[in-house]
Amino acid sequence: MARSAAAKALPTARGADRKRLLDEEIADRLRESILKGELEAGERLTELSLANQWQVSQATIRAALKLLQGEGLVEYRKRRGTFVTSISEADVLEIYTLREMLEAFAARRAAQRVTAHGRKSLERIMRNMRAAARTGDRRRMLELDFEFHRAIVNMSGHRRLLEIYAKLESQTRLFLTMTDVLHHDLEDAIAHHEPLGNAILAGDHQRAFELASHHCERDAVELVRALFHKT
Amino acid sequence: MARSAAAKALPTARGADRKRLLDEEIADRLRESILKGELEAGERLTELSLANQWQVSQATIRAALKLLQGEGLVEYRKRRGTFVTSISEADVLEIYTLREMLEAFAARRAAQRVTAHGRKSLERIMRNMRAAARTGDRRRMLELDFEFHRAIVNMSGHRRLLEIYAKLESQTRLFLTMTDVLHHDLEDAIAHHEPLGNAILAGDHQRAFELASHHCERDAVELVRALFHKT
DNA sequence: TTCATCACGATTATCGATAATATGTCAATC
DNA sequence: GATTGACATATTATCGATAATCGTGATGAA
Repeated sequence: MARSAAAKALPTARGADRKRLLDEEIADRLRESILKGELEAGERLTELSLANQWQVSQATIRAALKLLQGEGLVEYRKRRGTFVTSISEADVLEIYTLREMLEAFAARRAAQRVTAHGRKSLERIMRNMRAAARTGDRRRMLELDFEFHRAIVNMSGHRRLLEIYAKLESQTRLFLTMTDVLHHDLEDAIAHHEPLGNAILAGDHQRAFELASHHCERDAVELVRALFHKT
Repeated sequence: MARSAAAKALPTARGADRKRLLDEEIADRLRESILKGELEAGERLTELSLANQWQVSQATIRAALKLLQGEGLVEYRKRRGTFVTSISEADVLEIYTLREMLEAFAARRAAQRVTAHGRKSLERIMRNMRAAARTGDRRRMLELDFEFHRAIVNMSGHRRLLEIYAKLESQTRLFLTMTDVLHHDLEDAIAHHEPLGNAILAGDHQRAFELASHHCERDAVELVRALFHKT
């Protein structure tokens, strides 16, 4: 019991010893529940019952919900409460058109400012992708897919862009983690990521821009079909 | 008997009877103070003192600050408090590169889906701009400038885009409302907005895209020079 | 039956108080 | 003189309770 050793009898330190804020802790658990699908889309989240459930005050729950609201995982209607965001086909299109634009922009900038650190992370991710393809680990591939794109946005060195992108990523997870529609062919996934990564590492910003643009568009089409037009 | 008439003596309804939430009310006042410059950039906002100042509870202040945080007008450091956002040259560049991209995207989409309603608002704004130019009202021109671009983003019919753009707009106000750097030449302002508006109304999405892109870039250069390199 | 109205129950909005923590001060030490 | 550490202080984090409000179903009139 680490920090715990001395703090054994801290009045308010419940359960495990935390360093983080309580509302972040709660937000994490809620986020997990939502992304796992334990909380269904559209489900209502009642502040007081969550407060009882986790033995924290309503204010803390409120703060946690605000956090998730900022990530676009829940929606808030005043005096009505908070609901798990449900994503429509129009939403998917919105998210992907935005991602397409942002990622293309990010890829161009990234190609223009490759750092040693950026190069290393991108290379690592691509290496891991190939490994995941070999072992046929689709869930891992999906995670690496997210990492890959986030790394590119990171390399763009644009803080606000990264913020916006992070929000889009969590919303993407909202409908991607549960379904299994992407990456049926893992080799195919590699084939669609490596060229982009290489273009960036080579500093070819024009090509990076185009590849990123097309990459996203392709995913979007595939996704919408899989999610909504499964006949 | 409506609730307003009978509710004359509502215990907690302070001042006038409100329909809006208290934290929104407070957020409005705070926003105004910040944008007017009454609260300086970097200034610390103490929850309890604001609570006393406006006779509301700390929780309400907290909620209001969260709102402003979402707009990017204040920054939050945990256990440290909330501070009025201060904008650096790098921030201005970030904001404008983002705006350039988003507005170009929005302009293209707007041109592709002009509605009667959209057409009317855009035309009204352009008419008002000409009027402002005639009367030499620079403050009004600035406001119309904001309206113009917001209208375009609105016409794009992309909810998430509008959200992101709104946030960028408030941050733009953070450094634009106080200074007076833009629109020295009002005729010039007209000359730089009308072609874009007309391209959109004509449905020329290619041209709208290019004009929006250049428009923003031009503003950015002018602004950065005026704000940071004024020698 | 159909519609409007009115209590009631559930839930959010707001409050005031207490606990926890960061920051600055000042003395003691090297 | 610089550094460290304990303490006081200011401020956020969290709590539990109360007030306001919304949705709903019951009730009664047309």
